[in-house]
Amino acid sequence: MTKEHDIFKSFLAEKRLKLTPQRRAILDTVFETHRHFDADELVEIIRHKEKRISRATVYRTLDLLVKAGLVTAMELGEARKVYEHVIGHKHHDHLICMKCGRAIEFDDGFIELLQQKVCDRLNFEAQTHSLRIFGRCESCR
Amino acid sequence: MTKEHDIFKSFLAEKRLKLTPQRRAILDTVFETHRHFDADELVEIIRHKEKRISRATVYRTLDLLVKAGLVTAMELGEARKVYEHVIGHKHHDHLICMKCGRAIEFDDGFIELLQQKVCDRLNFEAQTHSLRIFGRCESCR
DNA sequence: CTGATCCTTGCGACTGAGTCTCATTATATT
DNA sequence: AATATAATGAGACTCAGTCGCAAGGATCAG
Repeated sequence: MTKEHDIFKSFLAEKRLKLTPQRRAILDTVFETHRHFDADELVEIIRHKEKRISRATVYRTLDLLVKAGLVTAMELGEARKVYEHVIGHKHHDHLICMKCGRAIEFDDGFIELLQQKVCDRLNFEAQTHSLRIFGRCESCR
Repeated sequence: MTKEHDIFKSFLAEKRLKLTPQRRAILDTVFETHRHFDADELVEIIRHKEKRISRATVYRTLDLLVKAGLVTAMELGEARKVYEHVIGHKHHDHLICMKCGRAIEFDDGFIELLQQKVCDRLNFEAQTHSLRIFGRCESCR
């Protein structure tokens, strides 16, 4: 049993929700996929594997996974929300190329620290943040 | 003639576009409004003032104003994009309260500087950025 | 075992922000 | 003033995401 299974199971138990085959399939697929994906891509992946699944269930379960802290949701500039799993992927922010659409991950502890200082100064309790820098990537500039 | 009129006029002239009464009304209203607003709010404000205007024209003109650098568009967590005019409003980022929805503006030159350093390091040409910190504001925590 | 309760699913209808089409009208240019 | 080109409004359309609901499980009490 993987770590993410344990976490999801306790999360569900705590809320008196059930671990169904659909939810397990979604969890597994999310953790097998090591890149950004959107909800409908996830539907397609699961359908091509084996199982029938409805879009509604995928959307509902992604919400649960976000609430459980196993998945993060982002808007990378396109219309659709994209998701990625959290375990094994440290927090990061994005440089987004407005020409080719590429999203480059970066992580800067100092920026995070300064963000925390801003919050302290304004008596704001930070929970999450999203920092996106839009521009031109190396190959498009 | 205000500064924003001049800028918008030259922007339009350069692109061989025309300054119509509708565009003027939108520009004026945007610069009279000293808070965030969304496209449909803007439609309502203009309609309650005097003029007939269509949603399509407002959406189209807001895009132009953004391209002209007179207006910025943001997603503050809700479904709708919100806008604000730029002149007289320095760049800032937001703390967004997930309980009451309030958006608190802040500005930290040091964070901006570090962002620039990240971009330099990765050979990325930054054009704009969006930093949003989600959590609980002073009165909701 | 039986029934009551409650959660989940899939389907398709629905929502709502934003975009597009197109016939008509207005602006800028010569 | 004539011409060329752009803009407008109305409503149809798109598309991601949500919702309602009937049917299908689990789970628990007795």
